[in-house]
Amino acid sequence: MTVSKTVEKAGDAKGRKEAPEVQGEALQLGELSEQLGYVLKRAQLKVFENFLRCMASLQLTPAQFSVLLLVDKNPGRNQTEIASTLGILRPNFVAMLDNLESRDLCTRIRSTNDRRSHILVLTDKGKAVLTRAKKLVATKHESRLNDLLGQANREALIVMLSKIANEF
Amino acid sequence: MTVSKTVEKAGDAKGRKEAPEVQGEALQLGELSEQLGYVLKRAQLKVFENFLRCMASLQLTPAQFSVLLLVDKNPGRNQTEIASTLGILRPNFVAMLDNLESRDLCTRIRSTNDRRSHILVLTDKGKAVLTRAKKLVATKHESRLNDLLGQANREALIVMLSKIANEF
DNA sequence: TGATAATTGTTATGGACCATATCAAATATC
DNA sequence: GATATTTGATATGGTCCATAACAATTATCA
Repeated sequence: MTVSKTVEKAGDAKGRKEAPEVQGEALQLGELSEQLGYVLKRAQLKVFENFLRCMASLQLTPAQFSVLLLVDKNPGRNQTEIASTLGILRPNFVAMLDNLESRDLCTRIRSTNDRRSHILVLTDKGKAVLTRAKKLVATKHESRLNDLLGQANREALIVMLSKIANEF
Repeated sequence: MTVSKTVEKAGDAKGRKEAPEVQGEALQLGELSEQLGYVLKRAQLKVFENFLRCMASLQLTPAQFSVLLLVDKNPGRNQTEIASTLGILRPNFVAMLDNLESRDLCTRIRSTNDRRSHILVLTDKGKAVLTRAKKLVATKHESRLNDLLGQANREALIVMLSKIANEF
């Protein structure tokens, strides 16, 4: 395909700025492809997209998976503790838990120490689902990074991203 | 919907599951800290946050900056072309352009070849703002990655993220 | 040629996610 | 015991993202 710069008609000059017009060719990303934020965002979207595909059978979003992981690793914690370490605001965590509880994956238990708070615990079904989810993530999701980058690079990537997340 | 209001008293375990209750200590992230999606998302949020701080004087979001960069690098393209290469849906691109145009950074020019389309061009002010923005990004934003990771690692990171964005 | 299809920018709209203010109940503080 | 703080929850608004639909224009092709 050939670039055809169109000569604009001379008659329509209303003091309008004339722009060179291009067709068909692929756009030049230019410096965009080296902008950290740009490439980071696009990578994140791709990874989430793939995560959702891998988890289609369990119907778990990345955020829901992180809640199950964290509750399982930290039994006996309340909503604010779990939510805040995940960067989720308490009001927004309510609907999330309603969802998980309605699917019998997680339970709110009123604490006997502090009857304001709700202790979070995974149900048996929740634990089973989490186990299956971990396997899916390992075999279908994370393994794909190894294929793409190699083991060493994959680990280096995680380390660098963690550093950015914690120290930037 | 109201849940059983405070009917249970302390001490009566009526078939209620008792959860071990913990207080005060920091939560264990566990496998979460090695989940690609988790660390990727948190890093992205931090980077965007820092970007906005650096650009406060110019009032440019990452998305707006990317539009200016792309229009500058590809003069004579129309809205759909610019939007699609940025992953922005055309309907959502309209308000974005309205904003940039109202600030006199970008202009829509009706094409004489195809009178359906609007050719996008940066205004003089838009070019000036972009130049200043690039400088701010380089000196205040991207440089921080070098300080944190080192030049070589920074480049390796961008390469890996691009690979994920394009091939995952 | 003329009828039909496709494209462009746009509007309207709904969903998902995020942030703030506010509330009642329970607890902490003084 | 009066006041302040914490916890879960509701209401609400903003932003981003996705789809449907429309008028104007252009492409297709019978």
